[in-house]
Amino acid sequence: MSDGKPISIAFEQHDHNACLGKAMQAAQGYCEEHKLQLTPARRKVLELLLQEHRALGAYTILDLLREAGFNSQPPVAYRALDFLVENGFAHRIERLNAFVACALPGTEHSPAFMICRQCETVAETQSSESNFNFSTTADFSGFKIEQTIIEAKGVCNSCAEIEQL
Amino acid sequence: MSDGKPISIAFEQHDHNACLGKAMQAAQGYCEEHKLQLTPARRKVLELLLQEHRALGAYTILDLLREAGFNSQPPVAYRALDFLVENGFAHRIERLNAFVACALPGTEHSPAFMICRQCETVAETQSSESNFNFSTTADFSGFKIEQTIIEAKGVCNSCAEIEQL
DNA sequence: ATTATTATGTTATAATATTGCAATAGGAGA
DNA sequence: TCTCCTATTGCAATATTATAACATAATAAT
Ligand SMILES: [Zn+2]
Ligand SMILES: [Zn+2]
Ligand SMILES: [Zn+2]
Ligand SMILES: [Zn+2]
Repeated sequence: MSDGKPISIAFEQHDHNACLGKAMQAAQGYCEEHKLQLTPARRKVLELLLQEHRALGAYTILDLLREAGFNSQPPVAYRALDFLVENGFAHRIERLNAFVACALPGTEHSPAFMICRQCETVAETQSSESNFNFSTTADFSGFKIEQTIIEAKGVCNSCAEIEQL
Repeated sequence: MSDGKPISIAFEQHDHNACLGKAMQAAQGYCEEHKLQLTPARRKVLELLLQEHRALGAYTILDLLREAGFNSQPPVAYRALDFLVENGFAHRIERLNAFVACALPGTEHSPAFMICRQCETVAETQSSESNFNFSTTADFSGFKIEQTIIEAKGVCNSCAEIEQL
Protein backbone atom coordinates (compact mmCIF):
# COMPACT_ATOMS: atom_id res chain seq x y z
CA MET A 1 0.00 0.00 0.00
CA SER A 2 1.24 3.50 -0.75
CA ASP A 3 1.41 6.36 1.67
CA GLY A 4 0.41 9.34 -0.46
CA LYS A 5 -2.97 10.90 0.01
CA PRO A 6 -5.70 9.44 -2.12
CA ILE A 7 -6.23 11.95 -4.87
CA SER A 8 -8.59 9.63 -6.63
CA ILE A 9 -11.06 7.68 -4.63
CA ALA A 10 -11.90 4.82 -6.93
CA PHE A 11 -9.10 2.52 -5.81
CA GLU A 12 -9.42 3.42 -2.17
CA GLN A 13 -11.84 2.00 0.34
CA HIS A 14 -14.54 4.47 1.13
CA ASP A 15 -18.16 4.88 2.19
CA HIS A 16 -19.63 4.48 -1.23
CA ASN A 17 -23.20 5.17 -0.22
CA ALA A 18 -22.13 8.57 1.02
CA CYS A 19 -20.02 8.96 -2.12
CA LEU A 20 -23.06 8.32 -4.29
CA GLY A 21 -25.51 10.34 -2.26
CA LYS A 22 -23.27 13.35 -2.16
CA ALA A 23 -22.80 13.24 -5.91
CA MET A 24 -26.54 13.04 -6.54
CA GLN A 25 -27.14 15.95 -4.20
CA ALA A 26 -24.47 17.96 -5.95
CA ALA A 27 -25.96 17.21 -9.35
CA GLN A 28 -29.41 18.15 -8.13
CA GLY A 29 -28.17 21.44 -6.78
CA TYR A 30 -26.12 22.26 -9.83
CA CYS A 31 -29.07 21.64 -12.10
CA GLU A 32 -31.38 23.85 -10.10
CA GLU A 33 -28.80 26.58 -10.06
CA HIS A 34 -28.20 26.38 -13.78
CA LYS A 35 -31.81 25.72 -14.78
CA LEU A 36 -30.97 22.35 -16.19
CA GLN A 37 -33.60 19.64 -16.23
CA LEU A 38 -32.42 16.57 -14.37
CA THR A 39 -35.21 14.47 -15.84
CA PRO A 40 -35.94 10.93 -14.64
CA ALA A 41 -33.96 9.26 -17.40
CA ARG A 42 -30.98 11.55 -16.89
CA ARG A 43 -31.10 11.12 -13.14
CA LYS A 44 -31.32 7.37 -13.48
CA VAL A 45 -28.36 7.18 -15.83
CA LEU A 46 -26.29 9.29 -13.48
CA GLU A 47 -27.27 7.01 -10.61
CA LEU A 48 -26.26 3.98 -12.64
CA LEU A 49 -22.88 5.50 -13.42
CA LEU A 50 -22.34 6.50 -9.80
CA GLN A 51 -23.23 3.01 -8.66
CA GLU A 52 -19.76 1.78 -9.56
CA HIS A 53 -16.42 3.39 -10.16
CA ARG A 54 -16.36 1.76 -13.53
CA ALA A 55 -17.19 2.81 -17.04
CA LEU A 56 -20.44 1.50 -18.48
CA GLY A 57 -21.18 1.15 -22.16
CA ALA A 58 -24.26 2.80 -23.60
CA TYR A 59 -25.95 -0.51 -24.23
CA THR A 60 -25.23 -1.75 -20.72
CA ILE A 61 -26.90 1.39 -19.46
CA LEU A 62 -29.73 0.78 -21.86
CA ASP A 63 -30.28 -2.68 -20.38
CA LEU A 64 -30.27 -1.30 -16.87
CA LEU A 65 -32.71 1.39 -17.89
CA ARG A 66 -35.02 -1.21 -19.34
CA GLU A 67 -34.86 -3.18 -16.09
CA ALA A 68 -35.81 0.00 -14.29
CA GLY A 69 -38.86 0.40 -16.49
CA PHE A 70 -37.57 3.03 -18.87
CA ASN A 71 -37.94 3.12 -22.59
CA SER A 72 -35.01 1.25 -24.02
CA GLN A 73 -34.26 2.66 -27.45
CA PRO A 74 -30.61 3.64 -27.97
CA PRO A 75 -31.32 7.36 -28.17
CA VAL A 76 -32.61 7.27 -24.62
CA ALA A 77 -29.23 6.29 -23.30
CA TYR A 78 -27.19 8.39 -25.69
CA ARG A 79 -29.22 11.51 -25.05
CA ALA A 80 -28.95 11.15 -21.31
CA LEU A 81 -25.23 10.50 -21.60
CA ASP A 82 -24.80 13.51 -23.87
CA PHE A 83 -26.52 15.64 -21.29
CA LEU A 84 -24.37 14.31 -18.48
CA VAL A 85 -21.14 14.71 -20.42
CA GLU A 86 -21.98 18.18 -21.69
CA ASN A 87 -22.78 19.39 -18.22
CA GLY A 88 -19.78 17.81 -16.58
CA PHE A 89 -21.50 15.02 -14.65
CA ALA A 90 -19.84 12.27 -16.63
CA HIS A 91 -16.90 11.62 -18.92
CA ARG A 92 -16.56 9.46 -21.94
CA ILE A 93 -13.70 6.96 -21.81
CA GLU A 94 -12.65 6.77 -25.42
CA ARG A 95 -10.66 3.58 -25.30
CA LEU A 96 -13.59 1.71 -23.78
CA ASN A 97 -16.43 3.37 -25.69
CA ALA A 98 -17.92 3.82 -22.28
CA PHE A 99 -18.90 6.37 -19.71
CA VAL A 100 -17.98 7.08 -16.13
CA ALA A 101 -19.39 9.47 -13.56
CA CYS A 102 -17.27 12.53 -12.99
CA ALA A 103 -15.40 12.55 -9.70
CA LEU A 104 -15.15 16.34 -9.60
CA PRO A 105 -18.47 17.62 -10.91
CA GLY A 106 -19.08 21.33 -11.00
CA THR A 107 -15.39 22.18 -11.04
CA GLU A 108 -13.42 23.21 -14.05
CA HIS A 109 -10.88 20.47 -14.57
CA SER A 110 -8.89 18.55 -17.10
CA PRO A 111 -9.41 14.93 -16.18
CA ALA A 112 -7.04 12.02 -16.52
CA PHE A 113 -8.12 8.43 -16.07
CA MET A 114 -6.44 5.34 -14.76
CA ILE A 115 -8.13 2.27 -16.09
CA CYS A 116 -7.44 -1.13 -14.59
CA ARG A 117 -7.37 -3.70 -17.37
CA GLN A 118 -8.29 -6.40 -14.89
CA CYS A 119 -11.18 -5.12 -12.79
CA GLU A 120 -12.03 -2.26 -15.16
CA THR A 121 -12.20 0.26 -12.38
CA VAL A 122 -11.77 3.78 -13.67
CA ALA A 123 -10.18 6.33 -11.38
CA GLU A 124 -10.28 9.96 -12.25
CA THR A 125 -7.54 12.34 -11.31
CA GLN A 126 -6.53 15.78 -12.45
CA SER A 127 -3.92 16.25 -15.10
CA SER A 128 -3.53 19.91 -14.16
CA GLU A 129 0.07 20.96 -14.86
CA SER A 130 1.08 17.48 -15.83
CA ASN A 131 1.28 18.28 -19.50
CA PHE A 132 3.93 20.88 -19.29
CA ASN A 133 6.21 19.44 -21.91
CA PHE A 134 3.34 18.48 -24.06
CA SER A 135 1.73 21.89 -24.20
CA THR A 136 5.09 23.49 -24.75
CA THR A 137 5.50 21.31 -27.78
CA ALA A 138 2.05 22.34 -28.86
CA ASP A 139 3.12 25.97 -28.71
CA PHE A 140 5.98 25.28 -31.07
CA SER A 141 3.65 24.69 -33.94
CA GLY A 142 1.07 27.22 -32.84
CA PHE A 143 -1.45 24.55 -31.99
CA LYS A 144 -4.04 25.69 -29.46
CA ILE A 145 -5.22 22.90 -27.21
CA GLU A 146 -8.87 23.06 -26.28
CA GLN A 147 -9.39 19.71 -24.61
CA THR A 148 -7.04 16.92 -23.68
CA ILE A 149 -7.88 13.29 -23.12
CA ILE A 150 -5.51 11.33 -20.92
CA GLU A 151 -6.27 7.68 -20.43
CA ALA A 152 -3.79 5.41 -18.74
CA LYS A 153 -4.29 1.69 -18.96
CA GLY A 154 -2.64 -0.40 -16.31
CA VAL A 155 -3.32 -2.50 -13.31
CA CYS A 156 -4.50 -1.37 -9.92
CA ASN A 157 -2.84 -2.27 -6.68
CA SER A 158 -5.17 -5.07 -5.64
CA CYS A 159 -5.32 -6.65 -9.09
CA ALA A 160 -1.53 -6.53 -9.29
CA GLU A 161 -1.30 -8.42 -6.01
CA ILE A 162 -3.60 -11.10 -7.30
CA GLU A 163 -1.53 -11.43 -10.47
CA GLN A 164 1.60 -12.00 -8.38
CA LEU A 165 0.25 -15.32 -7.17
CA MET B 1 4.49 31.72 -36.03
CA SER B 2 6.49 30.25 -33.17
CA ASP B 3 10.23 29.96 -32.96
CA GLY B 4 10.76 26.58 -31.33
CA LYS B 5 12.08 23.70 -33.33
CA PRO B 6 9.40 21.62 -34.97
CA ILE B 7 9.13 18.54 -32.81
CA SER B 8 6.18 17.32 -34.77
CA ILE B 9 6.21 17.68 -38.49
CA ALA B 10 2.54 17.47 -39.36
CA PHE B 11 1.77 21.15 -38.98
CA GLU B 12 5.03 22.30 -40.52
CA GLN B 13 5.81 22.67 -44.18
CA HIS B 14 8.05 19.92 -45.35
CA ASP B 15 9.04 17.76 -48.29
CA HIS B 16 6.29 15.26 -47.90
CA ASN B 17 7.45 12.98 -50.67
CA ALA B 18 10.72 12.54 -48.84
CA CYS B 19 8.77 12.17 -45.60
CA LEU B 20 6.72 9.36 -47.07
CA GLY B 21 9.58 7.64 -48.87
CA LYS B 22 11.76 7.62 -45.82
CA ALA B 23 9.00 6.12 -43.72
CA MET B 24 8.35 3.35 -46.23
CA GLN B 25 12.06 2.59 -46.39
CA ALA B 26 12.24 2.47 -42.63
CA ALA B 27 9.25 0.14 -42.42
CA GLN B 28 10.74 -2.10 -45.08
CA GLY B 29 14.03 -2.32 -43.23
CA TYR B 30 12.43 -2.87 -39.86
CA CYS B 31 10.33 -5.71 -41.20
CA GLU B 32 13.29 -7.45 -42.80
CA GLU B 33 15.26 -7.11 -39.61
CA HIS B 34 12.45 -8.46 -37.46
CA LYS B 35 11.24 -11.10 -39.92
CA LEU B 36 7.88 -9.43 -40.29
CA GLN B 37 5.94 -9.83 -43.50
CA LEU B 38 5.16 -6.47 -45.03
CA THR B 39 2.61 -8.01 -47.37
CA PRO B 40 0.98 -6.05 -50.20
CA ALA B 41 -2.14 -5.20 -48.21
CA ARG B 42 -0.14 -4.12 -45.18
CA ARG B 43 2.24 -2.09 -47.30
CA LYS B 44 -0.62 -0.43 -49.11
CA VAL B 45 -2.42 0.51 -45.90
CA LEU B 46 0.76 1.99 -44.51
CA GLU B 47 1.22 3.98 -47.72
CA LEU B 48 -2.32 5.25 -47.46
CA LEU B 49 -1.80 6.37 -43.89
CA LEU B 50 1.50 8.02 -44.75
CA GLN B 51 -0.11 9.82 -47.65
CA GLU B 52 -1.56 12.39 -45.30
CA HIS B 53 -0.84 13.52 -41.79
CA ARG B 54 -4.39 12.74 -40.90
CA ALA B 55 -6.19 9.86 -39.29
CA LEU B 56 -8.17 7.61 -41.58
CA GLY B 57 -11.06 5.42 -40.51
CA ALA B 58 -10.98 1.71 -41.26
CA TYR B 59 -13.76 2.00 -43.81
CA THR B 60 -12.10 4.91 -45.57
CA ILE B 61 -9.03 2.75 -45.87
CA LEU B 62 -11.21 -0.06 -47.09
CA ASP B 63 -12.57 2.13 -49.88
CA LEU B 64 -9.09 3.17 -50.88
CA LEU B 65 -7.97 -0.44 -50.88
CA ARG B 66 -10.85 -1.35 -53.13
CA GLU B 67 -9.87 1.42 -55.54
CA ALA B 68 -6.39 -0.02 -55.56
CA GLY B 69 -7.72 -3.44 -56.53
CA PHE B 70 -7.59 -5.15 -53.18
CA ASN B 71 -10.22 -7.30 -51.60
CA SER B 72 -12.49 -4.98 -49.69
CA GLN B 73 -13.96 -6.94 -46.82
CA PRO B 74 -13.61 -5.26 -43.41
CA PRO B 75 -11.18 -7.83 -42.03
CA VAL B 76 -8.69 -6.87 -44.73
CA ALA B 77 -8.41 -3.36 -43.37
CA TYR B 78 -8.62 -4.30 -39.72
CA ARG B 79 -6.01 -7.00 -40.00
CA ALA B 80 -3.58 -4.74 -41.77
CA LEU B 81 -4.20 -2.00 -39.23
CA ASP B 82 -3.72 -4.43 -36.37
CA PHE B 83 -0.39 -5.44 -37.83
CA LEU B 84 0.71 -1.84 -38.26
CA VAL B 85 -0.37 -0.82 -34.78
CA GLU B 86 1.15 -3.86 -33.09
CA ASN B 87 4.46 -3.30 -34.76
CA GLY B 88 4.57 0.41 -34.14
CA PHE B 89 3.99 1.67 -37.67
CA ALA B 90 0.67 3.26 -36.82
CA HIS B 91 -1.37 4.45 -33.89
CA ARG B 92 -5.04 4.30 -33.20
CA ILE B 93 -6.66 7.65 -32.40
CA GLU B 94 -9.37 6.68 -29.99
CA ARG B 95 -11.48 9.77 -30.14
CA LEU B 96 -11.73 9.51 -33.91
CA ASN B 97 -11.97 5.73 -34.24
CA ALA B 98 -9.25 6.18 -36.78
CA PHE B 99 -5.63 5.47 -37.50
CA VAL B 100 -2.57 7.52 -38.24
CA ALA B 101 0.92 6.58 -39.36
CA CYS B 102 3.49 6.71 -36.60
CA ALA B 103 5.88 9.63 -36.80
CA LEU B 104 8.60 7.84 -34.85
CA PRO B 105 8.53 4.23 -36.02
CA GLY B 106 11.05 1.84 -34.62
CA THR B 107 11.61 3.87 -31.49
CA GLU B 108 10.20 3.15 -28.09
CA HIS B 109 7.95 6.08 -27.32
CA SER B 110 4.83 7.17 -25.57
CA PRO B 111 2.97 9.21 -28.17
CA ALA B 112 0.73 12.19 -27.68
CA PHE B 113 -1.45 13.58 -30.41
CA MET B 114 -2.63 17.01 -31.33
CA ILE B 115 -5.75 16.80 -33.43
CA CYS B 116 -7.04 19.83 -35.30
CA ARG B 117 -10.83 19.84 -35.14
CA GLN B 118 -10.95 21.86 -38.33
CA CYS B 119 -8.58 20.23 -40.83
CA GLU B 120 -8.30 16.97 -38.89
CA THR B 121 -4.55 16.94 -39.14
CA VAL B 122 -3.00 14.73 -36.50
CA ALA B 123 0.43 15.65 -35.21
CA GLU B 124 2.33 13.19 -33.11
CA THR B 125 4.69 14.28 -30.42
CA GLN B 126 6.30 12.60 -27.45
CA SER B 127 4.77 12.81 -24.04
CA SER B 128 8.04 11.64 -22.48
CA GLU B 129 8.34 13.16 -19.01
CA SER B 130 5.20 15.15 -19.50
CA ASN B 131 3.18 12.96 -17.23
CA PHE B 132 5.19 13.55 -14.16
CA ASN B 133 2.38 14.72 -11.95
CA PHE B 134 0.05 12.21 -13.38
CA SER B 135 2.22 9.20 -12.77
CA THR B 136 3.01 10.45 -9.32
CA THR B 137 -0.67 10.48 -8.61
CA ALA B 138 -0.84 6.99 -10.00
CA ASP B 139 1.76 5.90 -7.48
CA PHE B 140 -0.37 7.15 -4.63
CA SER B 141 -2.93 4.48 -5.18
CA GLY B 142 -0.44 1.85 -6.30
CA PHE B 143 -1.69 1.89 -9.85
CA LYS B 144 0.87 0.72 -12.39
CA ILE B 145 0.57 2.47 -15.71
CA GLU B 146 1.31 0.30 -18.71
CA GLN B 147 0.19 2.49 -21.57
CA THR B 148 -1.02 6.06 -21.73
CA ILE B 149 -3.13 7.66 -24.41
CA ILE B 150 -2.89 11.42 -24.73
CA GLU B 151 -5.06 13.09 -27.31
CA ALA B 152 -5.41 16.83 -27.44
CA LYS B 153 -8.16 18.33 -29.52
CA GLY B 154 -7.70 21.90 -30.63
CA VAL B 155 -7.03 24.04 -33.61
CA CYS B 156 -3.82 24.32 -35.58
CA ASN B 157 -2.13 27.57 -36.38
CA SER B 158 -3.37 27.94 -39.93
CA CYS B 159 -6.93 26.93 -39.14
CA ALA B 160 -6.94 29.39 -36.23
CA GLU B 161 -5.91 32.17 -38.57
CA ILE B 162 -8.75 31.34 -40.91
CA GLU B 163 -11.21 31.36 -38.02
CA GLN B 164 -10.08 34.85 -37.06
CA LEU B 165 -11.56 36.27 -40.25
C1' DA C 1 8.61 -33.23 -48.47
C1' DT C 2 6.08 -32.68 -44.39
C1' DT C 3 4.40 -30.01 -40.97
C1' DA C 4 3.45 -25.90 -38.47
C1' DT C 5 2.60 -21.17 -38.63
C1' DT C 6 1.01 -17.16 -40.59
C1' DA C 7 -1.83 -14.68 -43.67
C1' DT C 8 -5.94 -14.18 -46.63
C1' DG C 9 -10.84 -14.99 -48.51
C1' DT C 10 -15.48 -14.98 -47.38
C1' DT C 11 -19.77 -14.71 -45.00
C1' DA C 12 -22.17 -13.35 -41.40
C1' DT C 13 -23.08 -10.73 -37.42
C1' DA C 14 -22.00 -8.00 -33.22
C1' DA C 15 -21.43 -3.63 -31.04
C1' DT C 16 -21.65 1.18 -31.11
C1' DA C 17 -23.95 5.40 -32.58
C1' DT C 18 -26.90 8.62 -35.25
C1' DT C 19 -30.80 10.58 -38.06
C1' DG C 20 -35.36 12.14 -38.74
C1' DC C 21 -39.73 13.06 -37.55
C1' DA C 22 -43.82 12.97 -34.68
C1' DA C 23 -45.62 13.56 -30.04
C1' DT C 24 -45.37 15.59 -25.51
C1' DA C 25 -44.03 18.23 -21.63
C1' DG C 26 -42.21 22.40 -19.40
C1' DG C 27 -41.43 27.26 -19.09
C1' DA C 28 -42.15 32.33 -20.32
C1' DG C 29 -44.89 35.89 -21.34
C1' DA C 30 -49.66 37.95 -22.76
C1' DT D 1 -55.32 30.59 -18.08
C1' DC D 2 -53.90 30.59 -22.75
C1' DT D 3 -50.58 30.68 -26.24
C1' DC D 4 -46.20 30.28 -28.02
C1' DC D 5 -41.80 28.51 -27.90
C1' DT D 6 -38.30 25.34 -26.64
C1' DA D 7 -36.62 21.23 -24.59
C1' DT D 8 -37.39 16.59 -24.12
C1' DT D 9 -39.04 12.05 -25.31
C1' DG D 10 -40.96 8.15 -28.32
C1' DC D 11 -40.07 5.53 -32.04
C1' DA D 12 -38.39 3.42 -36.36
C1' DA D 13 -34.93 3.04 -39.26
C1' DT D 14 -30.26 3.11 -40.48
C1' DA D 15 -25.30 4.33 -40.27
C1' DT D 16 -20.78 3.28 -38.59
C1' DT D 17 -17.33 0.62 -36.48
C1' DA D 18 -15.57 -3.91 -35.36
C1' DT D 19 -15.29 -8.96 -34.74
C1' DA D 20 -16.30 -14.09 -35.09
C1' DA D 21 -15.87 -18.21 -37.44
C1' DC D 22 -14.15 -21.19 -40.61
C1' DA D 23 -12.12 -22.41 -45.07
C1' DT D 24 -8.14 -21.78 -48.10
C1' DA D 25 -3.59 -20.35 -49.38
C1' DA D 26 1.06 -18.90 -48.73
C1' DT D 27 5.23 -19.01 -46.11
C1' DA D 28 8.51 -20.72 -42.83
C1' DA D 29 10.53 -24.37 -40.13
C1' DT D 30 11.87 -29.13 -39.59
ZN1 LIG E 1 -17.54 5.68 -4.31
ZN1 LIG F 1 -8.04 -3.66 -10.74
ZN1 LIG G 1 4.92 14.51 -44.28
ZN1 LIG H 1 -6.06 22.68 -38.83
